[in-house]
Amino acid sequence: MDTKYGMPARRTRLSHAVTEELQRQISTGALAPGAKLPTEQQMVIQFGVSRTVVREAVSALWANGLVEARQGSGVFVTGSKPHKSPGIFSEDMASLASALELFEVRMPLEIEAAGIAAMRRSVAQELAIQSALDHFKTSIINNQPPLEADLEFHMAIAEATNNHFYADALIFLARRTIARPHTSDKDYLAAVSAEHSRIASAISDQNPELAREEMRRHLAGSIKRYRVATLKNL
Amino acid sequence: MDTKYGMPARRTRLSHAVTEELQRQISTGALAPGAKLPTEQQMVIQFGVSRTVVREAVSALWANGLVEARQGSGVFVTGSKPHKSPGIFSEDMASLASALELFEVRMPLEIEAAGIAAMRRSVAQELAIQSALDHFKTSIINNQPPLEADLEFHMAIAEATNNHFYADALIFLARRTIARPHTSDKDYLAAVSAEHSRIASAISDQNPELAREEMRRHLAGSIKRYRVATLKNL
DNA sequence: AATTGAAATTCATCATACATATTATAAAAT
DNA sequence: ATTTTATAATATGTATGATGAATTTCAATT
Repeated sequence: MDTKYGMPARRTRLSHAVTEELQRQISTGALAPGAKLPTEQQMVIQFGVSRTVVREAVSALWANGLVEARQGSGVFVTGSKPHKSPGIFSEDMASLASALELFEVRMPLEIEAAGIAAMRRSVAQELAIQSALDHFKTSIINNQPPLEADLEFHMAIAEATNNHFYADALIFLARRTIARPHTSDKDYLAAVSAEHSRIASAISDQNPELAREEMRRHLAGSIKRYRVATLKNL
Repeated sequence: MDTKYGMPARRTRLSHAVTEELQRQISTGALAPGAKLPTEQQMVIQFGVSRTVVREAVSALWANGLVEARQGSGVFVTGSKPHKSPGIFSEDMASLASALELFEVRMPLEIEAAGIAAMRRSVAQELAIQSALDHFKTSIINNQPPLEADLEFHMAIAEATNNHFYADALIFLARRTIARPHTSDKDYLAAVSAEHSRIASAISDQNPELAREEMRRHLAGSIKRYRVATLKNL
């Protein structure tokens, strides 16, 4: 008989228990972003398990982008910026079709996020969005790939919803994106920058409807630009 | 000097490389859902690394819900159903506020998914939705918690979009949900079931606007019911 | 043909050792 | 005294062997 795939997995793994406990501490803020986890040895004692179990638990946290290990130094809780924690899912999406599918999912999410951000954003969050805007422009001037700045802008909006699930979902989706075809076309980048500015203005003005509309236009434009840029590279 | 949090992580970890290779094979379908991964020993030979590395890589895959290990049997690629693969993120959301935030994110996502499903669903997917509907009703009759059947329904719609990112995002968000307050209130469950039916009908009729509207109403109702049920339990 | 039960397989965990990167400390040089 | 350099201590990364627990395989028995 061939191997069947069914029946649930058995009892709890120790590593799962450790993973969940650490995840709990991170989500409750007991382990804030930037904080250093206990050393493996300390966790071995603290949880009463072997180092193998601790390391597998940390590996699970890493896969979800929650921590980042630095040899010789320690394991640290990552901030909200996903830039430096690729986790898994970095090499998906070989095809244009997948990229467009991703945009399709991002669209309703980010449109709604823009609307909510326009209603709830604090002054500090407004400034964070503005800062991301500036970074984007600086990247263009310095001829640097503006991908990080672009992500920073969208993340800043997600965080301005004051609902961390928006940012979480966006990070999750962003992880699945591989490097988009980079263009240094000034017109292209200027158009993106202008769209960003309009979104930011609508959020600053606390105009949810306009923020939604501008975000919708921006993402629709991104899709179109992405198609063109990708097809050019063939 | 105190411990600083900066500077990117160094060279590649072996476990990361193995994780990415396995992830690639899964995403390309070389390892299809239900398929059994090579045994640890085989992977040790295949990748030329230690068991430690292999196990940490598998742990990372598990954390993202991609695989499920069964002691004595093997490690299997999970299907699209997240039911039996909790991964990490199972004990979040202690508060009502978090639950409502989660609904807020699910709403735009699922409304759009319903609309797209109404446009793209295949006959098989239409039947899968209908099947989930039946499971929900059966659960009610048998006095079983209909949580799984509820998730099955929403997942069936996400899959009917023919855009796997919808299902992925939904699974990701569902992972963060802890057991909602279970009610065996027949009226409550009948109301949910009726709403499900109307959504399913709109999708069957290929009426995107109606599907969106019914999904919006359903989720809004769920939020209201969730509030009431939670407050009752205090 | 069905059941039982031992053996082989496979993941789960533990313990130990060594490698490598970082940080802390002390020595040395200026 | 301050800076530099070398050394030691610390922490993660990897490898290996051993044992436990759950599952599967398969032959023996009924």
